[in-house]
Amino acid sequence: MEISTVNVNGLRAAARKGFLGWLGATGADVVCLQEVRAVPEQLPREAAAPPGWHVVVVPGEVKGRAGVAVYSRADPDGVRVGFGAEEFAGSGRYVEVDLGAVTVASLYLPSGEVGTARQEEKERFMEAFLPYLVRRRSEVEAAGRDLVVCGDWNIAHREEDLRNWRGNRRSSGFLPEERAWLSRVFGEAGYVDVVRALHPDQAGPYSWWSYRGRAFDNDAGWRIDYQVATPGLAARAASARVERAASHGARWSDHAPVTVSYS
Amino acid sequence: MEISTVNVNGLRAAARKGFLGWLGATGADVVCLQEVRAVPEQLPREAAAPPGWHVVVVPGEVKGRAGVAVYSRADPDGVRVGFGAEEFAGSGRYVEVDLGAVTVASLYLPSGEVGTARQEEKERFMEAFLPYLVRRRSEVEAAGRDLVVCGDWNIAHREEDLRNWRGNRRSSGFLPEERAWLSRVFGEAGYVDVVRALHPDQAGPYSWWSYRGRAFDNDAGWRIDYQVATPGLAARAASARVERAASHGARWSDHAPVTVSYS
DNA sequence: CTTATAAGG
DNA sequence: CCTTTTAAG
Repeated sequence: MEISTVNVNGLRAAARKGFLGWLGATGADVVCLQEVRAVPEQLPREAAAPPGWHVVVVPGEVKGRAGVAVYSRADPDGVRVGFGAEEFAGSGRYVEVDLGAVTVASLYLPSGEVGTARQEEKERFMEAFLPYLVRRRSEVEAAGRDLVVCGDWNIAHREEDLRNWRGNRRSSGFLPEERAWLSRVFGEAGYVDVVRALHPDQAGPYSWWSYRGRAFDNDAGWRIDYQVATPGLAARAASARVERAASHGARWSDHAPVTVSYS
Repeated sequence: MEISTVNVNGLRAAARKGFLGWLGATGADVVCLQEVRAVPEQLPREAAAPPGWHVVVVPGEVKGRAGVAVYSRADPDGVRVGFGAEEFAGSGRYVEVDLGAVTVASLYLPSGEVGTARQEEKERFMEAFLPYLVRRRSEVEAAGRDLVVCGDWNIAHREEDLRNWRGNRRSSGFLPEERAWLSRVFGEAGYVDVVRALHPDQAGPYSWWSYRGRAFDNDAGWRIDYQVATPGLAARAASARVERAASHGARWSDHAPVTVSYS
């Protein structure tokens, strides 16, 4: 089973610019999207109901913001929206889809800005989400199942995860408390950073490059999109890649798809 | 002397899309613009100070709205902003530039919408502008000079001036009272519709096509951009054309330049 | 720099 | 259907 995750930065714009071509060509069985930024009715038919795919779209309540989705070739056995936190119930930031013995989640963790209310919102999300992850792992493992939380976590974990880590030590997305929080996800919560586990020593592979300046051409990126799996599924990860080439020429998002093959 | 007038529908967007190429290639001596929708500081240098041109930009007070400009190869002898009406003093809708014995004005008459305050504003503008035109013709002719008011008048005069005149008899831009007002400009005020005078029998030539549907491809346009001249200058008009081809391929505005050669 | 938005056209 | 704006990212 192959799973891809990509923040499309507006599915309507991405669909116009090349996402649909990528979707048509991908060999993935499941595709998680973040920042759909549309309700299903606003999407072109080829994005809302592409032939051969089952589509779950969870828009945010605020028009044109957030929104997650899961495209799967198989018909989901179950779908759950949100993770129980009242504040984020309608925010379009989390959905779980059951596909056989694996639950695939699409997560769009809030992006923050130091010194602003948006950073506080990001922290509240993190605070509520970690205990959920802990509880959820117990549940899925007790049921003999696996969980992979795919998405834009908006945090680079280690120095290898962003090109300019020195210059970003006070930037939201690489703050010590954010990195420590991710360490708890990969530590006490018991999840595995699948791409890093397969590529322990490499810089990146980055999954996001700012549209400003020449960040993409210089590969001055951040690895903030993850597949975060329970250990049983993580052990089945055979290969992983960031589809940076999907962004070459006709770049259709500031993120690139993060794709993992599970045996 | 050749004069062009064109509503650029946002000079920043037009500059990105091909206006600068057109400006570099034109043989015109004077170019009047409407809907600049920017203050000079927001313009790229090639638009704010193109080599070989003197530029007068009159932005509107409301950010991103209206704004007229006159580009001339000769250095203007004088510049006057507005036409004396208090209400429209800072609206970025009228400027006169003296160039030798000819005064060239760039006009952006408000666009209206039937049944709304915007239609009332358009009517107030028309009511104040006609007496100004009458007085101004006396002044310039007494001084042995000429005046041509170039711009987007937002009114089609006669049935020949828009493709779908039957369907637009209740639309702002072709209302009986608007058409009658233009008849007064060309009648009692003593001005000449230069393009119509040179092409008395032809449909159009249209100068504006909606971006909606296939209006441009079907030439379903309106002739709402005029060169309205005092009779002395009008008599010197040798040829006129709408540069519809300037919009082919890389269309950089929903209007096309209206260009007249004066001997 | 790009995506949304809203109002204007 | 395009421009602008403002907010968000």
